[in-house]
This record gives sequence, C-alpha cells and structure tokens, in this order.
Amino acid sequence: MGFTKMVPRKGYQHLVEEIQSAVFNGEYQEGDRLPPEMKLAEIFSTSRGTVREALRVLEQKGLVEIRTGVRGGPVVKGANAEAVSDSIGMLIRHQKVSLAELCEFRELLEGQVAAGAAQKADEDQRAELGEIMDGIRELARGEETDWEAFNAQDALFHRALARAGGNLLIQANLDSLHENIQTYFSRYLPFDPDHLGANLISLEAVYRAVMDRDADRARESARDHIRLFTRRMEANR
Amino acid sequence: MGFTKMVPRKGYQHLVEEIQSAVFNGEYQEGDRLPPEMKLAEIFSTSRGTVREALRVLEQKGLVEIRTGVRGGPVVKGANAEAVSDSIGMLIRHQKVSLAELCEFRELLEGQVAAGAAQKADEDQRAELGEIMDGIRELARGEETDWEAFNAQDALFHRALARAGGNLLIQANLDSLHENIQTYFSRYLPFDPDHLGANLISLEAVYRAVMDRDADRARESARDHIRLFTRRMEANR
DNA sequence: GGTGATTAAATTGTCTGACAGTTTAACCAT
DNA sequence: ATGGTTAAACTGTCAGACAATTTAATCACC
Repeated sequence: MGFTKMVPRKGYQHLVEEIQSAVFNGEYQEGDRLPPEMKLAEIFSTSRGTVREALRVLEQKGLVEIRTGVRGGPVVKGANAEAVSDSIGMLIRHQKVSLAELCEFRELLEGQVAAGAAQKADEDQRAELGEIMDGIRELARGEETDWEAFNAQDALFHRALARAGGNLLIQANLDSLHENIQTYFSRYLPFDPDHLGANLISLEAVYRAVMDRDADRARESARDHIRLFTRRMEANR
Repeated sequence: MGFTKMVPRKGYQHLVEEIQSAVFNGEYQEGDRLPPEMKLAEIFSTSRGTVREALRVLEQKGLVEIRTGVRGGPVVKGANAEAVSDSIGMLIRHQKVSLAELCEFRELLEGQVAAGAAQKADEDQRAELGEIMDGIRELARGEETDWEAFNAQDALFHRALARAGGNLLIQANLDSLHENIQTYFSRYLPFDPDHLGANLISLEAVYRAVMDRDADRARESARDHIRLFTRRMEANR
C-alpha cells in the first residue's frame, strides 16, 4: 500500500520539474529569460528536441512563454488563470458536467462575487460598474436590440464584478464558466424581448445592492439573476 | 477594436486544435487509439518532431496518454481533474493567491458540498461517511494520536463528502485546494491535541447535519469547520 | 494440449545535424 | 536625428537514425 506504479521516467519530465522548481524557488523571476534551447540542452546534457518537448509542457502550464528572435527564448510568465480556465473548459466539453451542474456552480460563485463586490469594491471599480450599467441600459432602450452587443456588455459587467469582488480562484472559474456556457446560450436562449427586460431588471437589482454595499442582498440578487437564465434555458431545452 | 494581435501560428498548435476537436466531436472516444506519430506526421504533412510537441501539449492538457510499445501510441483519456488541480497549484505557488483567499474559496465550496450531500447522498454514500467517521473517532481516541493518519482520514471524509454532494466542477476545485493547502497545513498547523479535539467536534457537527438531511445546518457546520482551520492557521502565522 | 521462453514487430524515446523564419541590435548613410 | 540595412541570436521545422519498450506470434517442451 502507498506504493505507486513505477513508470519509466521520460526525459523531458525531468527538465519540466527542474525548471519549474527553479522558478518557484525564485532563481528565475517573472520576466527573466531562461537559457536558450541550445544552452538548456547542454546544461541537462540532452538534445534540443527533448528540451523543446519540456518547453511545450511548461508553456501549456502557463509558466513560460517562448519568444523568437535574438534576445528571445523562454521567458518566465507571470501567473495567470488561463490554464485553470482551459482545463475546466476541458471537463465541460468532455460532457462530464451537465448544464444543471454548470448553473449550480455559477450561481454559487456569482453570489459570492456580488457579495464580495458589495463589501470590497473601491471607488474606481464602482465607477466602472456604473459605466457598464449605463451601456447596458442604453443597449436595452433601443427599438431593435443588438442581442450580441447586449450579451457582450452583460459579460463585461460580470467580469468587472468578479474582479472587484472575487479572488483569483473564483475569477478563473467564472471565466471558464462564461466562456463555456456560451455554447448553451446560443442554443437555448434565442433572442426574446421579454427575456431581455427581465434580465435588465434583475441585473439592476444586483447593481443597486452592490452600490448600497449590501452584501446579503447582492448575493441573493445575483443568484436570482443566474437562476433566471437557468430556468429560461431549461424551459427551452 | 475587437481585433487581436496577429501572432505567427506555430505548427504544433494546429495539430493540437485539430486533434482536440476531433476528440470533442466524438470522432475518437475515450480509450481509442489515435494514429501513431508517424501516421500523424503523414496526415498533417509535418515531421515527427512537430507531432511530438503537439502530443506533449495534449498530454499536459490531460486529453491523451501516450503508451509505448506495439499497440501503443496516443490514447484518448477520460476527463479528469488533474490538470485543473495542477494549474490551481501553479497559481498558489506563484503566490498569486493568498491563504485568506484560499480559505474563503474553500469555505464556500465545502459549505455547498455539505449542503448537497445532506440532500443528495444515497445509502451507500451515507454508509461510507459513517465508516470514515468511525475511523476518525478511533484515531482521535488513542493516547498518542498519529497526526498524519488523522489528517489523511480527515481528507478522506472531505473527499467522500465532495463525491456525494458536489458536482464534478466543485470536486475538481476542492481536490486542488486540498492538495495545495497541505503546504500551509504543515507549516502553520503543528500537532496540537487541543486543536484535534475542536476539529473532531466540528466535524461531528457536519456529519450529524448531513445524516439528518439538514442542508442548511450542514452548510453552516462545514463553514464553521473550515473557519476553525483558517483561524488557527492565521494565529500561528 | 497447455505452458513457458524466444523472437519479431510496432511504436515511442532520444540524438544529430541541418536550414528556414523571426526579431533585435548595431551599423551606416543621409 | 532618422531611416534603412545587415548581422547575429534565437526559435521553428525537417529528415534520418538508433535505442528502449511493449505486445503478439511462434516455438519448444512437458
């Protein structure tokens, strides 16, 4: 017990681990250039091909970025949530996650984010939210609403809210939810002026609660707002 | 506006996308073998080196697994949360996520999971939880507690709870949190019989609420349980 | 007829060497 | 100073070779 299957070590994995821990130990800081492929091959006494495979892995992990040309090479990237979002998207597209689960999770996160924003948003962020809301109202007022633009603006609002109120982990998750839920949107949420009105009303409720710094009401409004979509999608399915 | 920087396409990225969508379109099912490297090189009229770089990326994404030997080659893997966990760990180790944020997120998720388990756990899962709790009580009773074993059993409980009550997205996130929070545990939570007792009590509360199918109480107990750790860690920091 | 050892084949893992493409920096002309 | 040109430092890609690993088939033996 406690033993794990012995799997033949592949060479590039060694490189991946070494470089990774060099970065985490601070030997290379964000923005620093790692040695070029040739040098790395020399250092680890391996071939350029192997080095390149390791670099592909590190690149995918979001740890380095590779620049071509002189003074190029592998550069340590600042941490970002892209890889998280990507891998979550993987789960979703592998259809291991149902629409209901997606919505349950989103409801939970958006609620938390709204509550956080109500408590933590600074003046700049509050102003930004106000501007975005103005844009949304503007779009909703027109006779024939540009559905695409409305959705885009709506997404913008949720993003800004997430930045203001959620920590990076929550942001990463919401990003991938937004990204991956679009599939369902376009399938199950055809344009409908009725829905647009209801949407705007529930979004206004979230906005007001955040502006009033009322965390509990913000959470509940946000959950309601998401539930509106959920129900609408389930009805159209 | 709306334009994105034109970045020179790298060849292997093309392969990655093509293969990825082939999998998501169902052209290849879980467990199917993709063509071997040579064949892929032929199909995409490229070289083996390029194919291998693409495979490294897909491997890292958790989409394929590569087997050596005859009847080996790239095999489509079932979805799993490893890549999610890995990338979240990255954020944490890059210190982009504070302990406080980690705990905030964990509190939210564990609460949801406990509530879900209270509502949804079937008989088997309830029995499993009971057995794990027995094990925990057993470990706590002893004179000199095996701290390692206790922690392991505790983790087991949280896992079982997550399986019973959370959807896959929540599970994936919690898995990574558990994995990555260990770093902090060992640094800030040295063994302490006092803490162990409090821990057991708050865990019992979660267990009872789940068994009573009281979702709200389960959520609150779970959040309390997590807060206990959070406070303890912050105190020792 | 089964059973264990041997061999052959398929496929990945690695190395070498080469050349094309890309980007920066230095140099040069105006 | 300004603009264009060139050289150098890199990555991107290819081809060909051989080693290592695993499976399947074959063969010898009881």
